[in-house]
Amino acid sequence: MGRRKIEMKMVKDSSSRQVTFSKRRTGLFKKANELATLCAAQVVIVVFSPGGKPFSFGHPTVEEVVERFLNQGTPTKPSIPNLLRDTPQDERDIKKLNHQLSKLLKELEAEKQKGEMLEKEKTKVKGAENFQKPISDLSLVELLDLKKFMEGLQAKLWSRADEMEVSSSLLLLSQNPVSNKAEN
Amino acid sequence: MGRRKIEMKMVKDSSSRQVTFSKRRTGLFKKANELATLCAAQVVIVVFSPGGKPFSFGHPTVEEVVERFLNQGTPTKPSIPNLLRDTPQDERDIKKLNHQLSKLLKELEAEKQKGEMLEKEKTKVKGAENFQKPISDLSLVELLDLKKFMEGLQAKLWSRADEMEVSSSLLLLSQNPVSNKAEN
DNA sequence: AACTATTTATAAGA
DNA sequence: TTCTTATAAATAGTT
Repeated sequence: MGRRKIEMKMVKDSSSRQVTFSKRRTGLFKKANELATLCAAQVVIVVFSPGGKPFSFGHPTVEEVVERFLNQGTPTKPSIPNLLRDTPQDERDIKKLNHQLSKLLKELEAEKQKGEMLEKEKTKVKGAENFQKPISDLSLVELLDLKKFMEGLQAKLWSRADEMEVSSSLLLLSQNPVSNKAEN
Repeated sequence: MGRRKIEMKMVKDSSSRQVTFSKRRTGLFKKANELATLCAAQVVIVVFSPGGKPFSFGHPTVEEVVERFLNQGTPTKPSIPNLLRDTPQDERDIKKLNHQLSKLLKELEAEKQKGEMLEKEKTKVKGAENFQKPISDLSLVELLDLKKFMEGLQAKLWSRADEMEVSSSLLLLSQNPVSNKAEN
C-alpha cells in the first residue's frame, strides 16, 4: 500500500522485515482500537515480532477481555497439564497457581451441581505397579514400559483438559504480566 | 475510508454498527494475516462483537501463539512429556513437544467419540490408586493429589536419568525424535 | 452482497 | 527511528 504493491511473502531482508513489522503492527493496533471504539467491541491482540519480542493490545484491557472469553466459551473444566506444567518456582508463581486453583474449583463445583456427564475412558491403564517401587530399582526395559504408560496417561490428562483448551490457556495468559501495552 | 470520514465514536444505529463490525473485523484479520505472512510473526486476536459473539484469529494457530506467550516468563521445569522423551534445554523444544502433544490429542479425540458416557463419581483415593481408573472419574482434589504424586515421580525420574548411560538416553530419544526447527 | 468515492495505510525513499 | 509522499488498500455510504 505504498509506492509499490508487494508480494505477500515473507520479506527476505531482515532489516526491512523489522521495519515492515513495526509499521504494520502500529497499523493493526490502530485498526483494533477503531473497531473497539466504533462498535463497542472488546479486542485482544498478542503479537510476536520476528525477533521474538511480544507486543499486546487490549480494549478495554487484555485481562478484561480474556476474562470474558473464559466465562463465555464452552463450560470450562480443570486443565491438568497446565497444573503439571506450571510448577511454581517462587512466591509469585505460588500465588498464581493458587488463584488458578480457586477458579478451577469453582468451575468444578458448578459442574458437579449440574450432574454433567463426562466421557468414559476406553483404554485400560497398564504398568501402574511400577509406581510402587523406587525408580532406581527399575531396569531400562521397565523404564521404557513406564515411559509408554506415562505417555498414555499424559494423553488421558490432555484429553480431559482439551475441552477447555483455549480457555484454560487464556486463563493462564490473563495471569501473566503483559510486557508491552499498546495504546492508540 | 469511504464516501465520508466518520467520527471515532460508537456508531449509534445498532444495525449500522453490526455492519461496520463485520467489515472491520474482516479487515483486521486480513491485516493480521498479512503481518504474520510478511514478517514471520505470530499473531493472536480475540474479538467480541457488539452482540457478544466471540471471533478469533491465530497464526500459526491460536493455541501455539498462546503457548509461546505463556512460556515467556516462566523458566520451565522439565515436564513429564519432556522428561520421557529427551532433555530439551530451551523453550523451542518445549513448544515443539507441546505442539506434538496437541496433535496426538486430536487423533485420540476422534477415536474416543465412540466412548460411552457415565456419571461423574465422587471418590476419594490417593496416590497410585488413581492410575487404575479413568481420569475422567477423578475429582479435582484427586487430580491435585495425582499432580503432587507425579511431580515427585518426575523428580525421581529426573535424577535417575542423569545417571543413565548415554546409550540408554539415546534409545529413548530415538523412539521419540524431537524436531528442532529454527524459529524467529 | 456489490459497487465506488474517499479516506487511510503504507512501501520506498530521505 | 521518524518524516514524506506516491500508491495500494480499506471502507462508508449507497444500490
